[in-house]
Amino acid sequence: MTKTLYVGNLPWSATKEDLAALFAQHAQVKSSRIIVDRNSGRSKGFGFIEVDEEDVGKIIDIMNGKDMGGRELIVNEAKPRQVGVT
DNA sequence: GTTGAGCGTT
Repeated sequence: MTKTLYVGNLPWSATKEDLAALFAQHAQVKSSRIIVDRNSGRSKGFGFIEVDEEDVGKIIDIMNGKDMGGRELIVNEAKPRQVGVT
């Protein structure tokens, strides 16, 4: 099972590969996704990443507040994207 | 060629 993580405070130059590489060092990264402005194509400065459920708790503890390009990363569990329709 | 709070495109 995988869980989605919210990653914020990213540098403008950060890519999904950068997140995947950083997170893959301490967790099993299933996939990563940087949120880029769909109107301009520029990075919004944050993204999401999917890691193994057993690594979610520790990857947050490790990567949250970590320095990336001079900025402090923000790692947290992401909100569900499509839920609530019952 | 810029910018900086927050939760994602189908």
